[in-house]
Amino acid sequence: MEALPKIGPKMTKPADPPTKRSLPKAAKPTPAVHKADHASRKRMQMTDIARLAGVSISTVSRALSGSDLIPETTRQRIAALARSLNYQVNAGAANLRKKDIQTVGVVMLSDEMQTPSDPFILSILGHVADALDARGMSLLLSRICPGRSSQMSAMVESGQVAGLIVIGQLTYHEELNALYARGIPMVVWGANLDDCLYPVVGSDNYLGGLLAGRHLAAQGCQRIAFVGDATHPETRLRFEGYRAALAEAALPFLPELHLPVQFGTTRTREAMRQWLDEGHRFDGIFTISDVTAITAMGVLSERGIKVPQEVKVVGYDDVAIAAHLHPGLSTVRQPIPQAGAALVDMLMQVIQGQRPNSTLLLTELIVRESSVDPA
Amino acid sequence: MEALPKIGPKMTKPADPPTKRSLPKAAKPTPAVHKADHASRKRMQMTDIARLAGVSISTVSRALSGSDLIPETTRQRIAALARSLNYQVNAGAANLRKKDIQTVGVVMLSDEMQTPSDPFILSILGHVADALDARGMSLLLSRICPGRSSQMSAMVESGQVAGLIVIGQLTYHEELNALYARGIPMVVWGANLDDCLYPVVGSDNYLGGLLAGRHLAAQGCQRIAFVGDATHPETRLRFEGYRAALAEAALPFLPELHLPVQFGTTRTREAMRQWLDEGHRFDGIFTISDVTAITAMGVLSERGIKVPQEVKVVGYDDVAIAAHLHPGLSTVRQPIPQAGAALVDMLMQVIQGQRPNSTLLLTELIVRESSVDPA
DNA sequence: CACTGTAGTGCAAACGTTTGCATTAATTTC
DNA sequence: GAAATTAATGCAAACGTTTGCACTACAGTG
Repeated sequence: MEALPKIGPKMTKPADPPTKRSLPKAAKPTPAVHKADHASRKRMQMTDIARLAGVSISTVSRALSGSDLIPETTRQRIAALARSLNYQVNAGAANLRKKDIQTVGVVMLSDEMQTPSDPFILSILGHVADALDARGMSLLLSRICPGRSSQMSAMVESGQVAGLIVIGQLTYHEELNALYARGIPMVVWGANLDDCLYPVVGSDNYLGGLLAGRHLAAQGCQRIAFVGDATHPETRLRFEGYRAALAEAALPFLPELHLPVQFGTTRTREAMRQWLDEGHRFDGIFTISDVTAITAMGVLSERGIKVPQEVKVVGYDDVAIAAHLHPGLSTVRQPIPQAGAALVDMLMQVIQGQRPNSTLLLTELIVRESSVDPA
Repeated sequence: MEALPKIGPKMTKPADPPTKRSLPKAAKPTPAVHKADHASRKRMQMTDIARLAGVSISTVSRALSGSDLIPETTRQRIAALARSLNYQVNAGAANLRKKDIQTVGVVMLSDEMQTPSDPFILSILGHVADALDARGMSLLLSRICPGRSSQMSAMVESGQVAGLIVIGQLTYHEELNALYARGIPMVVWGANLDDCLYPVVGSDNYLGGLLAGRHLAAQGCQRIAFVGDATHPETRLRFEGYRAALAEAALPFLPELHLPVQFGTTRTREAMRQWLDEGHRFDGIFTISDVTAITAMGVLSERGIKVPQEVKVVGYDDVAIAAHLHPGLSTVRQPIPQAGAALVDMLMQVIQGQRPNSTLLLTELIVRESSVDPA
């Protein structure tokens, strides 16, 4: 434990480090330039730049926004000055005047109080962020709990965001329809229901279920279980695809092989264990998500049931780790980067008053070891 | 494939659904109230409410902000009116006038171009979102690539956010120090370096590494490998803890058992395979993260190496799935919910001009099956 | 009854930009 | 060399709020 190098493990610092004081909440500190006062420091504004550049504020505004009314040389000069002073035009004031809001709201709907932790959901978020970034737009993130759906419209109505990207349709369909009808520009990740007013992007859930089911049947599975709650629009379609595949293969649907466990790993695990205790016979599992599949495989392994030799498993999503497990998880891929891009593209259209068609993303089965007999 | 129920898998809609038209980008549509036009609809504003309520705009403003200058009855009346018209005060205009910004920026730093996909990082984000939510604040999310760190200060200087929560210190230490010195209010998730000006919250990485190493040694491991790049501040401390543990147990540090693989599952996997091909002998592995551990366990399993019988594994983070694998992954827990809360709390302090001490979160070893011999 | 409070209310000046229009200076054109 | 054009610039009015201050009316006080 000796030999601690430059970096030390103890963090709580002696009350007052070399850097100057900062009284609990005292009066304005003297404007010492480099002394990091983080409270109300008077911010630079356009007037200051104008004065320093010896021009009017209009000229500064135009120069910084790249208007060609301003000759290149002055434009450069002003830009340089602004940069050297770390000046940034006040975003609020700017879009109070010109009316285009460069921010969109991303809303993560959730069933339960707990924050969503499914890596799939979170990686959609990441790609939405990138797609927005590429357009120079910002992302206002908001988690919304059941019942508080008015928070969604509030974001738009208060002029904070130009529109909404909603992730996780779940049981909110009616509310979303109502919001869209009220003129809230939005796009939803989910399934395209029949009476959907709002545009949707999602994978072809029915096809996904179908592909998974067909594949398991083709591998010789006779008793294929379905693990996961099938009441939400997306998962319901997956379930229906699965049943269609059973029908195609002339396999009966066995209700006792449908394990309608909610999202959430802990419950999945308990439910799986209990279900196994009940002694059902099965030789294939199609799960609602990769996380569920991983949990399921964990329980199987716990019980000494071999994947894929005794039971073949197919998940849904193709999250990053799916490929790196052993056995590698076969799964239905939802193309996440495209999802992000499509959501953003379509929202822009909606904001411009168009009415884009819903998008069905390429949905393909990725076959890995978890679902095929070893050679 | 027949028997499609209410919900149909085909999504692309006939060009013009029952809902009224919406020309590509035509002139202002007539203000048909319920017809969902998502382009420039004239937004309700305070003047309107004032007129409808027969009072002045000042009164409306005060009523809606709950000033006690306005008697309860009128306040109620105005609030009801506003609600029934879906009116929300324009956030931009409001905080142009009063100066408190109710938004904080969350910056996810990344080494590579690709979006961060580590579930641990993303779940910190989730909990930060919750903590902000609890204070009624909004979260502006931004991914920042190497070299574009001026985007960070821009968020503050343009008045979009009151401060920054930076996730992923990585190699940005100097830049972060510079920003903080320049007066940008911020808090960082990471390790507390010696010359850290900015406040940090993070786990006790040194202790974490120490606990993991001690544990493996106590399980009888003689040759304990360290998998993961140890050049970033956090991981470096973990590495040092691990080495300290080796020293304590009088085990030699074997450089060939240090596998400095970068974050990113694909590379981890390849590196692990190649490393195994080199035929090193080892009986324990401590990895830099759970994702790395999972990948490593996948490769071990691929090669028929049994965990924990032949090799014991300890990860870092305690992500949600860690508990649900089989064998369950032993790991050093970083308490994510507390992390979110601490980051937010401390940022508020910084914004108010205080200088909070860095926070070291409770860091504990969670022992599961991957690191102990079965009974 | 005049006088001071006080409870409601409204006027108008911020807040920091953008931008239509007017102005000036410099250049071209006949 | 004057008129007409063009290139730069600046003035001032928005944008939708909040809030200090002034105002009214009405109650309480001596």
